[in-house]
Amino acid sequence: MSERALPYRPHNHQACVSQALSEARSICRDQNARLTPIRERVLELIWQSHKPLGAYDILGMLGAEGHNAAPPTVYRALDFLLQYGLVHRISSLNAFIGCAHAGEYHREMFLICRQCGNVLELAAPALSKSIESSAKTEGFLPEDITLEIAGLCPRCQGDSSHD
Amino acid sequence: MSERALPYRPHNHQACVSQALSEARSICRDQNARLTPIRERVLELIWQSHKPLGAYDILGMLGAEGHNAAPPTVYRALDFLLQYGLVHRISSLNAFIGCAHAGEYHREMFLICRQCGNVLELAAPALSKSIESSAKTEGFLPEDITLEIAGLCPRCQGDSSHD
DNA sequence: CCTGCAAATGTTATAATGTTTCAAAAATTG
DNA sequence: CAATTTTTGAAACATTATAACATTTGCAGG
Repeated sequence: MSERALPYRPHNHQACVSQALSEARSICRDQNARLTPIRERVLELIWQSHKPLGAYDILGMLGAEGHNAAPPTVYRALDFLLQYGLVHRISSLNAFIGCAHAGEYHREMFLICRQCGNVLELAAPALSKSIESSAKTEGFLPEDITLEIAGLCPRCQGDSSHD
Repeated sequence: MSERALPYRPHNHQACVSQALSEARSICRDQNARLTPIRERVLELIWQSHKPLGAYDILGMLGAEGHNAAPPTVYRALDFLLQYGLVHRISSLNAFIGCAHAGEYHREMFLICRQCGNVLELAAPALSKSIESSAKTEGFLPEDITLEIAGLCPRCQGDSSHD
């Protein structure tokens, strides 16, 4: 995959969203999954925000653009996107974020800035391996690993006001 | 600290609860924190279950024993217990569990069996260190680390019915 | 084409989880 | 014991998520 901008660094965000959508379309095509207009729109909204978005945030945005949806519509779209690895759910925030590594096998690991709210998805296969092996040492068979690290991102350290 | 039984192994559960309560009392005494009757009762209920308990489960149990509490009562007790490290919150379950290492500095890491629901708190300082250093490699300052590993515990592997 | 099935969406209601606010009671301090 | 702080009670409300059932859409086989 091509290099990807960090959320807390300036970058061409529209291009970043487009790329994510185009990858998503390709992933769905390959798996005969239907990326319907609603699903695609939800994915786009999530990517546009680049910060975790709650289901009801999405619901509000859809409402604002005239699509008066009910909660199940959004949750169903999110379930679909989760199922195909296009978004992740961040339990500690009850929110959703675009997957930066869609299509690649990986464990979910997030760096969540408590100041600016940005989230970086960490790709660290070696770390995943140590986590798995720690579990196995206890005789435990790990299936779903979620690591959520809250703290301060580079930009927010020693600095007190970023959105 | 003395050795502690694994939740999925037979053990004298009442003794295990008593020990946890007695440790909790001692920790609170040392810090001039008031382990009031409600707080202690909530902690006891959580330990007795030995599986993660939702706030409304606790509320129901209190109700069943005649203490007709409202949600804030439970959430306040939980906040207190969290603050003093006597319980942990498991985000992926919206539930709470007794801390097996109260009083010791540690990161929170859980092995959650999807079959029997038991949760083991993993103490693996070396793993904590690697997680921290992975975050720091990205320039991120880690504060709160939560690792939740869902899968199958030893007892539930190759076996299909445990509570 | 069109018919019938499966997948997706719409709609209403409701469940589950968590918080705000203000008042009363209990404990602690001086 | 009076003043203050902490804790608890109680009611209402906010947020997050799901259940249940009706309707529509897309698509495969006749």
